[in-house]
Amino acid sequence: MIDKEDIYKKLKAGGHRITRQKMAILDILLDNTDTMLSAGEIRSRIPMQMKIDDATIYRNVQGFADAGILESMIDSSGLNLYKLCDSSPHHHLICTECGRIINFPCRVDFWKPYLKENNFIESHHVIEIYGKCSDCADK
Amino acid sequence: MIDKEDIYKKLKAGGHRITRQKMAILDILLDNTDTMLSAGEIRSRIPMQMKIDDATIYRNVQGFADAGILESMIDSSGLNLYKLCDSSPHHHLICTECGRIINFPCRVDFWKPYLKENNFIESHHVIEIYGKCSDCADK
DNA sequence: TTAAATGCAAAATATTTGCACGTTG
DNA sequence: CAACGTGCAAATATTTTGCATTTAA
Repeated sequence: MIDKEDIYKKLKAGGHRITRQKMAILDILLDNTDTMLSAGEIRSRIPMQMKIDDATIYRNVQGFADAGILESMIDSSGLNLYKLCDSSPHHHLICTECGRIINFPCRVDFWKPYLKENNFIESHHVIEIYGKCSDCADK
Repeated sequence: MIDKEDIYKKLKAGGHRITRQKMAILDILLDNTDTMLSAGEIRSRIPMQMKIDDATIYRNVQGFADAGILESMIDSSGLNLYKLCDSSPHHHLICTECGRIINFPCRVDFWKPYLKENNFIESHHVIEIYGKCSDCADK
C-alpha cells in the first residue's frame, strides 16, 4: 500500500537526511500501518543490537509529522501515538482491546450546518470511534 | 443552566464529602461552562487567600469525572481538560484562539453503517471540530 | 468517631533541550 | 566540508502516590 521510496522522497523534499535511525523507525511504522504506536512502542520494536536514543525517536516522529508522512493522535492517557498517513481523508474505528485501527471515509456534511449556524471557521477535526473490533468481540 | 444543588446531590450519591476545596473547584467550573479548563487553569483561578494543593485538584477532578459530573478531554499538547457535563449528548466546536466551546447535537447515524460493515461494537466516540469562533474570526 | 479528604514531599512518566561529537549529502 | 542528526545527560511538565494529619458527616 504505502511505498517506501515515496516516503524517502517526501522526507528529502522536506530537507531531511536519511539516516540509519530514521530508516529503522520507518521500517517499524511500515510494519504497523493499522495500529497507532507510541514512542515507547517504537523503541521496543527496534532490533536490540541497534540502539536508538529516546530523544532521537521523539525528534524523528515529530519531523515525520511535520513532513506530512505520519498522522498523530493523543490517547486517553495522554500518550502521543503515530502511524503512517493514508492518502484519503478518513476517520478511525479504534479497537480498545488490540489497538487495531480501521479507516472509514470522512463525511464532512454532518457538522457543516452547525459551522454555518455559529459562524465557525473550521481548521481541522478529530473523529474517533472506540470499541471492540470483530476479532476481539468474538473472544 | 447547571444547578449547584444537583451537583452536590450527585457527589453525595457517589459517596463524596463536600469540602471547602471541592466547593471552590466547583465554583470555578460553574463560572466556566463554555470552556474546558486544565488543572493548572483551575489552580490559577483559586482565590489567592485560599490554598489548595495540586494533588487535591487532580484527585478531585478525577473524582468528579468518576461521579459523572464533568467531561474530560486531552488537548493537542497532552493536557487534560475538564468542564461540567451538559445533559444531552453533543459534540464540540472548539475555538483554538479563545478556547470557547460550542455544543452541537450528536448524530450517531453518520458512522453506524461502518460499524455494521466491520462488525465493530462501539463503546464511545470523540468528535471535535477545531477552528475559530465568530468573535475571534472577526479580529 | 471514623472513614474519607487534604497537604506535603517524593516519585513516576513522557517529552524536551543544550551541547559536543558523528554522519550525510 | 558544512549542515544536519545523534547520543548523552539534565531539565520540564504533568500527574500520581505514600503517609501523617485534618475534617466532614
